[in-house]
Amino acid sequence: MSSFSKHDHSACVTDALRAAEAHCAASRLQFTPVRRRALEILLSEHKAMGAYDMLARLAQDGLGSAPPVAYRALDFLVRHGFAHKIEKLNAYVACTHPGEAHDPAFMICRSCDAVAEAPTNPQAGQLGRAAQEAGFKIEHAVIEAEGICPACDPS
Amino acid sequence: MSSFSKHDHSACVTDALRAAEAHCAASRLQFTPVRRRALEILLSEHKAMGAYDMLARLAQDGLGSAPPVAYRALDFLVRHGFAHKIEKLNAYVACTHPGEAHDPAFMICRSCDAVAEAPTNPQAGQLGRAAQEAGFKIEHAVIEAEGICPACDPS
DNA sequence: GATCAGATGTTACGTTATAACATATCAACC
DNA sequence: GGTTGATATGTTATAACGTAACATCTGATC
Repeated sequence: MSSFSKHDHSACVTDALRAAEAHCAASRLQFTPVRRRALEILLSEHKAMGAYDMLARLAQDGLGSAPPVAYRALDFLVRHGFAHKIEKLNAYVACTHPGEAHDPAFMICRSCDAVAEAPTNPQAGQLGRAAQEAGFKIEHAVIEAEGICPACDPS
Repeated sequence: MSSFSKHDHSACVTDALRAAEAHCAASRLQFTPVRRRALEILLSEHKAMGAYDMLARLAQDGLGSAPPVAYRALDFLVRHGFAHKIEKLNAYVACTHPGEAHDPAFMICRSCDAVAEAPTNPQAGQLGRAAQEAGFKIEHAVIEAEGICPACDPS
C-alpha cells in the first residue's frame, strides 16, 4: 500500500512514533522531546515540510527558536531512518517504513505535495547497469519522481 | 562512453558549443554572449558548479555582477537541454548529450565532484512499476547516484 | 519609426543551511 | 557522590542559494 491510499492516519502516526521509540531504546539512541515532537509533526503533516516550517511548529511548543534546533532534529531523524530529505524540494518527510535501513524512491505530487515512498535497489536496474559499465561505485542514490498522485488525477 | 573516461576535452568543449550554436540557430533561440560564455565555462569545468561560482566567472569577463544574471543564463541552458541541475548539490553541469530532450540519471563522484550522465527511462524499471501500482503519473524524475568514480577508486 | 517581445542590469529581499561557541544533561566509572 | 566524557541544546551570527520587481536596452516586425 502506498501513502496515497486511504488509511487510518492517527493510527499511522502513533504506530510510527511507537516504532521509533522502540528502535531508539533498542539502539541506545536518545529520543528526546525535540526529536520526538519533530517526528510527530512530520508524521501528522504527511507531506514534505521545510526546516523553517518545522522550526515554527517546534517554537509554538517552546522547543527551540533558532534554525539549528530544527536542522539537528531533522538530521537525527534522517540519520536513523525515521525521515527522509526530498532534495528536489529542500524539504523533509516522515519515513513510512521505519526501522529498516533504506534508500527509497519517492513519488511527489506536484498538485498536493503528498509524498509516497517506494522501495528500490539502485544497484539493480538501468542505473546499476550504467554504473557498472562506467566503473562507478554507487554508495547512495536520490530518486525522486514528480507527477500527479491518484487523488489529484483528473482523468 | 561515460564522462569518466579519458577524452579530448578541448574538442569536447568546442563540439558542444558548436552543437548548441547550431541548435539555437535552428530553433530561433538567442545564444547571447552571457549564455554562450556560461555554457563554455560549464563545459570546461566538467563538473558541478554552483550558480554563484558561475556568477564570479562571468563577472571576471564583465558579463554581469548580480545573481539573476547567472541564474538566468543557467535557466536558459537547462531549459533548452544544454545543461542540467544537480538537485543534491544545488549545482549545475553541462549536458554531455545535448540536443535531445532528456531527463538523465547522474553519477556524482563524492571525491572529485565529477559528474557523468546516463540515459534512463523512468517509466520503465522499478520506479515505473511502483508508480503504476500506486496510480501515480510520473512527469519528471530526478535520479542522482553518489559514489566513487573510476579515477578516484583506490581499489 | 512605433511597437512589442525578449534579454540584461540592478536593487533589494527571501529562503535554506551551517559554523562556532556556551551551556546543560546524562551515563559510566572511580 | 563527584569527576569525566560524550551527547544534546541554546544562541548568535553569517554563509549559501534563489527570486521578485522594476528599469533599460536591443532587435524584429509592422
